[in-house]
Amino acid sequence: MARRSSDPARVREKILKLAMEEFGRIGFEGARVDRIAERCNVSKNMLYYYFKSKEGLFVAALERMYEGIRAQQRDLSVRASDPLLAMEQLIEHTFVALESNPHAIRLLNEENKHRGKYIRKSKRIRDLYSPLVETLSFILERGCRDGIFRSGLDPAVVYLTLSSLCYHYLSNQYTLEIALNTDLSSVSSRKQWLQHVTNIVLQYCVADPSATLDRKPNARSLAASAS
Amino acid sequence: MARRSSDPARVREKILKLAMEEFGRIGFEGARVDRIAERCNVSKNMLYYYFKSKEGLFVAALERMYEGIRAQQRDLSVRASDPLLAMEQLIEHTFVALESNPHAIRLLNEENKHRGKYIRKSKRIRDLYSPLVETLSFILERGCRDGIFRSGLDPAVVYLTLSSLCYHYLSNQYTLEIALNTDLSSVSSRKQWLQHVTNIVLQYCVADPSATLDRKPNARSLAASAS
Amino acid sequence: MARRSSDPARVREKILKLAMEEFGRIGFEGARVDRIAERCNVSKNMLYYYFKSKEGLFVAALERMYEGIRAQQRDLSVRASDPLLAMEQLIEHTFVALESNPHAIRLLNEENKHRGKYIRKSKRIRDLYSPLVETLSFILERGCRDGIFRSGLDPAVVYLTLSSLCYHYLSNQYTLEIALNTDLSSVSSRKQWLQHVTNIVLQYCVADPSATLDRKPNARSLAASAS
Amino acid sequence: MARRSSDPARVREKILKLAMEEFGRIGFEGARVDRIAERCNVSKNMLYYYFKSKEGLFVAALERMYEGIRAQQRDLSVRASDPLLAMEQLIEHTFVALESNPHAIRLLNEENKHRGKYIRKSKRIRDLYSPLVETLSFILERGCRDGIFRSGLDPAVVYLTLSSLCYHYLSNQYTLEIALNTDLSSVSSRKQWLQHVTNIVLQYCVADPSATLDRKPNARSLAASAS
DNA sequence: GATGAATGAGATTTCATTCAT
DNA sequence: CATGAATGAAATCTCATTCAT
Repeated sequence: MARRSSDPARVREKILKLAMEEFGRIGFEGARVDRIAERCNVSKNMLYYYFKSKEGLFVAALERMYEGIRAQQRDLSVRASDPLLAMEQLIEHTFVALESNPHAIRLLNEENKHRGKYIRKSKRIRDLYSPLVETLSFILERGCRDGIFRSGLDPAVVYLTLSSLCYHYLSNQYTLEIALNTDLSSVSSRKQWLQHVTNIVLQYCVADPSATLDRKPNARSLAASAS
Repeated sequence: MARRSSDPARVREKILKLAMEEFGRIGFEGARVDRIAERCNVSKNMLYYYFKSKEGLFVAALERMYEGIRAQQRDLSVRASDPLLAMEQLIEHTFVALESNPHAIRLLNEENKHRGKYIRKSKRIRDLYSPLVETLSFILERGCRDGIFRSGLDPAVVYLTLSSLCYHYLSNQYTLEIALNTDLSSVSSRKQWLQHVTNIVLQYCVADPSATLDRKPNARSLAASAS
Repeated sequence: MARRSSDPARVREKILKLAMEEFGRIGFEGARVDRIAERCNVSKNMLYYYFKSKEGLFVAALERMYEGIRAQQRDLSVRASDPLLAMEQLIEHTFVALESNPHAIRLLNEENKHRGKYIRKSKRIRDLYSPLVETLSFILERGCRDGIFRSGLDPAVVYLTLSSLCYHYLSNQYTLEIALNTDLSSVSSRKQWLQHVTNIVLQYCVADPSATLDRKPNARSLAASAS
Repeated sequence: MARRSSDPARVREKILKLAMEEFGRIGFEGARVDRIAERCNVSKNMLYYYFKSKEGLFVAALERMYEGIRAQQRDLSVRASDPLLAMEQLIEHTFVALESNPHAIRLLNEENKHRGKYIRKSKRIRDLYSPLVETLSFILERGCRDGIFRSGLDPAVVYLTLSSLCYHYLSNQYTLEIALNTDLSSVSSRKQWLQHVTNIVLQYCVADPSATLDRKPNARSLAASAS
């Protein structure tokens, strides 16, 4: 006589998916518990039963989002033998992960808007970050040992650099498009930007900068590609 | 008597200032018209008298914020004779402007969350952008003519690069601090980051990269400086 | 416990009853959702829970009023064998229905003020009208076949005539009383007016007008009767 | 240095005109002082200066409307020698006056909604009614003396009859159109209805009803004329 | 686990009216 | 006469949350 077979785990997952969508689209304050419930075809009480409160649901959605992003990066064979290739792959994966999870960016912005209030409560999220930095450290060390990367590179600085370049382009797309009067959403624009980011980061990392500069043709003009 | 103290223009300005603060702090949806009114010592309906609606107030606050940022950059003598110096100043001004206007970042994020919905309506805002790109083009051209910068640099790409690096560090401070387990708010961290950004951008622009690489000691470790 | 006393259907009905009263008394614009809620001993948001909006409540109240009026006319055995009697009964029922449902008149005026905006949306209301015209057609046809009524009578014209005479007396009571310096609310005035309406309509319908004219003594003077 | 030549009387008149329009269109409660002021290109304070309050403005608009209607009926040569003709003209003028002043009907309904609250305060309005009844009495008396009308006719009853038939058709146009599934706004429908009203009233008044019945062809079908 | 009904606090917005000049 | 600015009360509507079953 159960409403449907719907096992709890599946329901939880569906709720989280739509909560991510809602919180990402319109932020914590703008999100409506009713709307999430309605879209899940679940009664509002269920949300409260599973997640205690709107805040609880938000934190759960945040965690779920992090897990998704990390899962996407985990099966990344960045520990490949070639540090240059590994770095290229790391950058590409970062860009693609953000690009394909638009809610992630909004949720992260939301968290920063709240000055990290929720993220700080969740050990789970903190734990999800460490493998990322570890991976980057590993790559840098190996690259250094191989004489390809400079010595003394700070993984934090490298991560900040690549992360800024990947994230900002996507997160501030709309205001940037107006500022630069260009289209940042086209496939070719994004491809060129990713190439540019890769060049910039590798140029920064390599011992002898001139080595990478010519590896690939540089992204000269986004505008040109858009036409 | 008594009531008379304040002229309308001043009241308008006070409302805008606090609206920027409120919208920036908690977003459009989270912002409360009541709160803004109360903090201005103005009755709620005055906000509606001046700005028609919450949305109208938001757009006005956005415009005001842009004006503020641009005003800060306008009295910037970037058209100095030395392109390298001009570029350094442009980067520094961008970073400092964002750093000293924390509402600006949140308002811009807010706009991007709404997919540029409001900004697109305001010709005023669009107009405020153009001088920025013009200035950058001017610097790049002069640098190219002087043989210091590469030829063929796209101002859009250069702007995207420096903007990403300045903005993201500040906008995502809280999640980055947790990811990297470091403090990004200290004066020295920020100084080092600004130096790093400058290096990265100049390295990208100069004809012969090796020229700039040694200009100043590189930011080796944020963590180290924080300790 | 305690709270539990009332089932939803009963609450809905109570709200509708008081909404009819409020909308009828003071019109759509003048009606206050708060007042309706308060009189129902129901919290304001329940009205929105049940009826979505003030407009939704208005339409529901309109429908409820129509149902009431029609229900009152349905158990009317106007299909009696005698067309004259049937017509008299129809007129009397129309007058009495309007007289005993003062909200009905105001609600109908309200609808006409809004140029039929709401009524047009409600199929339910449209459907409630047809039996009325059908009944009238039936009476006229039978009367015609019996040689009592003229042939070629348009039910619409007959309905318009009797409806005007019944409705206007009640709907414009206050301005008419001042115009004519008389009292239209007394039982005897109303009785005489109903008699007058009956005479007028039957006189119009019968084949040979002289037949009805003497059936009952005519209403000579409202003023006289009021004294 | 005066804003414009605009003499006070003209301004007052303009305000009243638009106030009638607004109060008529949407009722006392729905009318907005701001809207009236705006449409007059007059500051709100002027309304208060001239009319003291919204209520004062409403009463003034009512009075103005009555004056307009009466003015239209005054230059009516109903005192013509032929009572039948006079009565026909009176009916026609009543119908046309209501038809060409749609605000009048709504304002009258508004007054009745308020149970004559405002009208009772205005001696001016009361005075405007008497000539109408006097005129009707005069016509009836002369018609009686001439042997054309019955004796003992109560002017109040006759007025109620013709007024109901003229007013209701116009005032309840929208609900009637839906009830009867017909169009009451066409010129031909209205012409036929006026003819019908005239027939009904004259038939009621004449000593020997058969005398009028054949005067003019009767309105058989509104629907037929609409097609 | 699950639901429809209910709630209380509060959000945005409106409006007649008045004040100071 | 005339105005822009201001006000306070109140109107419609929303929302996170809980209760009773």
